Amino acid sequence: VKRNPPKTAKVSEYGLLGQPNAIRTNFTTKQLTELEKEFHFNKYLTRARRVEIAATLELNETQVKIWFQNRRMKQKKREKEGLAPAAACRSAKDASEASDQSNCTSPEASPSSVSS
Amino acid sequence: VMILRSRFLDARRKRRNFSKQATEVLNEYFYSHLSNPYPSEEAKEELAKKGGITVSQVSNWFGNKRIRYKKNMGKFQEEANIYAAKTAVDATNVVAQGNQANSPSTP
DNA sequence: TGGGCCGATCAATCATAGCA
DNA sequence: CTGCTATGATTGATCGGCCC
Repeated sequence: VKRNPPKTAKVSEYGLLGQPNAIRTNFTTKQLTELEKEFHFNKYLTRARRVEIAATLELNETQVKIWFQNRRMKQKKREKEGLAPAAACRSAKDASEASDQSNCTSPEASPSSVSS
Repeated sequence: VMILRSRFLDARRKRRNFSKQATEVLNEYFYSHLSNPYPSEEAKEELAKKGGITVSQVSNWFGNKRIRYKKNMGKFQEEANIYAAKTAVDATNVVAQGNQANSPSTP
C-alpha cells in the first residue's frame, strides 16, 4: 500500500536520443467527441472496437486504450467527489448515481459566450 | 484556433486560492517530508480535513508542489526554511542544507 | 508469458488569481 | 489598467503491481 516516489529512474529518460519522443498528443475536438460518445456506449473496449476507433480517429490503439483508461479514472473521481462533499445533500444511504453529471453541488454557470 | 475550447469542456476552472490554513498544513507536511513528499491516502485525508479542502485538491497540490519544487528549488528555499524543522520526521538532504535551528516551538 | 486495467504520478499547459 | 508571476486544475502518457 506504499506508493513509491522517485522510483521511476526517469519517466523522462529520453534525453539521450534527441528525438522528440512521445510528446503530449493534442486530441482534436472531433476526436474527443467521438471518444466520449463511444465511452458512454461502452466503458470498456474490445480489441475489435479499439482497432476500429483508432482507425477512424487516426490514433494509435494505445492512445485510444489510454484515453479510455484515463476516462474511467476521471469518471470514478467525479463520482467520488460528487457524493462525499455533498454529505448534507440528501439522504445518506442510497446511491443512485447513473452515468455522469449528477452533482448537487455544482454551481456551474453557463456563460453562453461562444466564439468571439 | 477553433480549439477555443475551454468554455464547454473545462469551464469549471474557476479556481480559488486555498486558505492560509490549508496552505499552512500542506506546506508543513511537504517540507517535513521533503525526502519523500508522498502522503498516503490516509495522510491525504487528514490533510484535507485539516485544511478544509478535498483529497483531490490535496493530491493536486502535492503533484504541483513536487514538480515545481523540483524545477526550481531555489525559489522555495525561503519557505522551506520556514516550514522545515517543524516536524523533522526526516532530515534527509535535498540539496543545500546545513543550517538547522530546530526545536523552536512544538505544538 | 503477454496484455489490459488500476492507482498514483509526472509533466506540460490552461486559465485565473494576485500583486507590483 | 497593464504585465508578469503564483497557483489550482486538467490530461495524455508512464510506472509498478495485479490478474488472467
